[in-house]
Amino acid sequence: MQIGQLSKKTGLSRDTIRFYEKKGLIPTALKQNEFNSYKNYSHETLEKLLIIKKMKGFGFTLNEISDFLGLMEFNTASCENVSQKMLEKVRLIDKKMKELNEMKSLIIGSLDSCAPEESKSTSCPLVSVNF
Amino acid sequence: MQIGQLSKKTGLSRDTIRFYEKKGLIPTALKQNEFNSYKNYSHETLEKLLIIKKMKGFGFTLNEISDFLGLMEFNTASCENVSQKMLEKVRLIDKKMKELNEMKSLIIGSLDSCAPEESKSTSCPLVSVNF
DNA sequence: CTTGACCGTTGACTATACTCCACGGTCTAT
DNA sequence: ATAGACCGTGGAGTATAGTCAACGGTCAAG
Repeated sequence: MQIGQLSKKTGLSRDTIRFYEKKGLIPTALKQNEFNSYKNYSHETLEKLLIIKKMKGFGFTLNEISDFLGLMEFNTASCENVSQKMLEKVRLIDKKMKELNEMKSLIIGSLDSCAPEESKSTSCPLVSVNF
Repeated sequence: MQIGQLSKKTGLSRDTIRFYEKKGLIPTALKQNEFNSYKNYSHETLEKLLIIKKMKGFGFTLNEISDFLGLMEFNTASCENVSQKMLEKVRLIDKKMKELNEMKSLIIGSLDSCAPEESKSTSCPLVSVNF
């Protein structure tokens, strides 16, 4: 099928599909016929794009999704391998949440040197330098 | 003082300081004298850079830090205003953590359709398309 | 005078995930 | 024949937060 149909079936723009093609996430399609240079995308490419959308919905980056597609390509997309990558992402998310929590704690802890109820002064200790 | 000294006192590279100057986080310094075009940074600029470092340590972006510096510039850096912006960042962090939690839940929920213990198949339902 | 370090400026580059534009070609309905 | 939509390609742009290189000038110690 042509890129316009692919776009309709996947909900991705033509430019996005071309971008993914360029990035190697989907195979470069072959020319449709000798009269023009239109590409003919396969049903397998359609399936890959739907998987890409699904994984993006889970929060995976395109590089991470590329790893999944690599598993499929080498016939190693077993539930064991796939779940392992999923759990790896969960660990990354956990790590990010921990970092955010630490940030939050630092900010809330820093508010100890604040006195919001006092009348307005123009020099909160948080934005002044203590020597 | 010259940019080299500023760099030493703040721990920021010369390029970083010039980058902040260009972004308007610190004022453009005046020429030191008529014999060269070296800049002369003020002690106030040193203080601003230390505050920038402090806020970056809390996880604020340069745009958010610019807001703090704006408060100082307009003499409105009261504890009320500053703590308000700090708490605003805490809310952003909370929102991000919620999004990450949802991502995590989606991923873990999706593992329901996985059967990692089964013998290796090459087609985990998570990376195949259900029509 | 020479050398090494300093200074200033401008532009390019890094990664991410697209989006848009310009240009030229093709297709199809009217 | 024409117009509007489609197609392909290459390049530029978006924001973030710097980092690096190239080029030319200045400073100070030896």
